[in-house]
Amino acid sequence: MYLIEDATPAEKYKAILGVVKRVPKGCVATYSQIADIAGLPGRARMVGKALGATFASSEIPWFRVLRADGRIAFGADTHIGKEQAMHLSNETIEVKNMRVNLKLYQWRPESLWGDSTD
DNA sequence: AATTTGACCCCGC
DNA sequence: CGCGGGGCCAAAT
Repeated sequence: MYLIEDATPAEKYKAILGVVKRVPKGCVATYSQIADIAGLPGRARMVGKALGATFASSEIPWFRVLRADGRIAFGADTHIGKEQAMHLSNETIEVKNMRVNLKLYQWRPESLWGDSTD
C-alpha cells in the first residue's frame, strides 16, 4: 500500500496543494487541517512550505488557508496580508482585524465529518 | 555535514 | 492574551 509518508518531498507538496485546491469558495481551512487531510498529520509547516513554493499560482486558492486561530498568517501591514484579506472579503468571508471566524467559515469535508444533520 | 529558518501547532502557565 | 518549550521536516545557509 502506498503511504504518502514515504513519498518524496515533491510528492508530498503535490498532495498538499491538491487538498488546498479542494477548499470551496466561501470557505477557509487551517494549515493543520490541510496537512491532516493530505495524510500528513502534524506537518502544518510543510503546508506553508508548499504554498510558498507555488506562491500566487492562479490554480491554487492559497488565500483560503489560515492559521489555527483563524488569523491570516501575514501582518496587517504587509502587502500580501492585505491581498489575502481582500480575496476573502470578495468571497463574502468576513475578515475582522486579520481574523476569520472559523466557526462560521471553516471547510467541513464530508469524507471526514460524515453526514451529521447538525 | 551541521545549523538555522520557516505562509505552523499544541501544551502548560 | 502572552511566553516558553517541544514537535515537525524540507530547504537554505
